[in-house]
Amino acid sequence: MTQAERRHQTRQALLEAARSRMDAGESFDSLSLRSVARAAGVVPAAFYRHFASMDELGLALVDESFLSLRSMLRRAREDGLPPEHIVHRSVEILVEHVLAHRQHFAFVAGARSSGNGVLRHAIRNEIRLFTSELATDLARFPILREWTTEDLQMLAGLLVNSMIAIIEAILELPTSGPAGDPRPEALKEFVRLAEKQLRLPLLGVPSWRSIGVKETPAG
Amino acid sequence: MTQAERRHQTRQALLEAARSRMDAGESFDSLSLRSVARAAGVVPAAFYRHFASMDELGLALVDESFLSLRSMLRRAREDGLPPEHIVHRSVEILVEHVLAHRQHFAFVAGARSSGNGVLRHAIRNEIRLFTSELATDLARFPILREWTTEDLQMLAGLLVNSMIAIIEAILELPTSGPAGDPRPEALKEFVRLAEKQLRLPLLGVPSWRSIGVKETPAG
DNA sequence: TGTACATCAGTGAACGCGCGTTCACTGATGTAC
DNA sequence: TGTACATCAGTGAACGCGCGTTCACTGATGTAC
Repeated sequence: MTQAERRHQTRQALLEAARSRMDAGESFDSLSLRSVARAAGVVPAAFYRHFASMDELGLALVDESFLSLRSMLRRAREDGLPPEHIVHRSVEILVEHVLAHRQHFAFVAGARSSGNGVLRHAIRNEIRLFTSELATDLARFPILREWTTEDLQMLAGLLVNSMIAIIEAILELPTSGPAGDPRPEALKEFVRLAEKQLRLPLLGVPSWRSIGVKETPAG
Repeated sequence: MTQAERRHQTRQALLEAARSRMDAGESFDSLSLRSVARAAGVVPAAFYRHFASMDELGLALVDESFLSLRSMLRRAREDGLPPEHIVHRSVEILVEHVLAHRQHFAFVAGARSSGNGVLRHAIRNEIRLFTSELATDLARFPILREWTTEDLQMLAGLLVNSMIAIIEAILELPTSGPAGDPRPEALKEFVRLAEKQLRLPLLGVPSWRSIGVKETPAG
C-alpha cells in the first residue's frame, strides 16, 4: 500500500468512526477526539495528521453529507416525472436515500441543533442553499409560473421543513435489529403519512393568492 | 430564610444556570455537572441534594418547558377566535411566547435531537401528546368534521412540524444585542413568512380527499 | 422565653479517569543517482 | 538493480486539566420540652 493510500484509509476510518458513533445515538458534541481515534484504530496523535480539530472533522462530514444529498436531488430531478407522481416518487427516493445513508443523516439531524456553533452555521447554510435550489426547480412548473420569488421561497421552505421532519422520523422508526432497516409495514405506513403531509400544502397551491402584501384580490 | 426556601432557591439556581448556558448556544450534552453547580454558585456536591444526575435535571427542564407550552396552547384555545384570524393570532401568540420563554425553547430545540437518549424520548413523547391535543381541537372545526382520525393526526402533525421549524427559526433570528430580542422589522418579516407557511396547507383542506386508501373518488 | 438535640443544605478536600495537546521517535514508502 | 537519503503516517509517553462522585464536616434552621 502506498503512503497516500494508507493516509486516505486512516482519514476515512476517522470519518467512519465519528459517523457510526453518531448513528448509534451519540451527539457530535459528546464525541471526543480520543474516542474517535480509538474507534478508527489509531493513536490520538495520529488524528492531527488529518484534522486540526474535531470541528474540522465535523465540517468534512457536513460536506460529505450534503454532497450525497445533492446527488439525490439531482436524481429526482432527472427522472422527469409526470406531476401527479412527483410526490410519491420523491418520497420513495427520499426514504431510500435516507436508509442508504443513515449515518450521514443522523449526523446532520443531530448537529443541526447541537451545541457546536461552527457546524450549526455550516448546516444552516447548506439547507438554505438546498431550499433555494428547490425553489428554482419549483419555478419551472406552469402552475407556479406567476408566483413571486418570495412565495416560491416560502413554498420551498415549507417543503424542506417537512422533508427535515420526515427524515428525522425515518431515523427514529423502530428497526428490526440493532442497525437494521425499519420493519417494512411500519415503513410503508409512514410513507403514506409523509406523502399526505407533502400533498396537502400542494393542494392549496391553486387557491393561493399572495397574502399580506398591498394588492387588490383580482377576483 | 427557611431551609425549604433556601433549598428551593438553590434548585431554581441550578435549573436557571443550565437553561441560560443552553440559551447561550451550548448543548445539554456538553453541560457538566460541575459547570452548572459553579454557575449556580454552589459546590459540586451540593448538586446531589437536588438531582441524582444531570439526566434528572434535564427531565425537570422538559417538564418546565412543556408546562409553559401547554399554557400557551390553552390561551390560544380560549381566545375563541373567528376562523379567518386564527392563523394570524396563533403565530402572534407563538412568537410572543417563544420570545418570553426563549430559554425553555432553546433547551427543547437543542435536546430534541441531542445525544441524550433519555431527554430525546421524553421530548418526543411530549410532542406526540401535544400533537394529539391539537388534533382534538381541529376535530371541532366544521370543515374538518368528516375527516378520518388518521388524517386529523396527519394535519396536526404537519402543523406541529411547521411550528417546530418556526420556533427554531425564531431562536435563530439575529438579535439587536447579546441576549436582546430580534429587530422588530426582521421579526415582522419573519411572521409574514410563518403565517404563509401555515396558511398554504390549510388552503388545501377544502380539496382534500383521503388518499392512499381503497375508496372511489366520489366526484 | 430558654435549652438541648435533630435535621439537613451546603462545604471542602480527595479520588481516579479520560480528555486534548506536545514531542521526539520509528519504520515503511518514495526518490535520486 | 542497488544504495543512500528524504519523507511522513503513525507511535508511545508525558503533561496538566476538568470531570463525576465520595465523604466526613459545619453551621444555620427547626423541634421538643
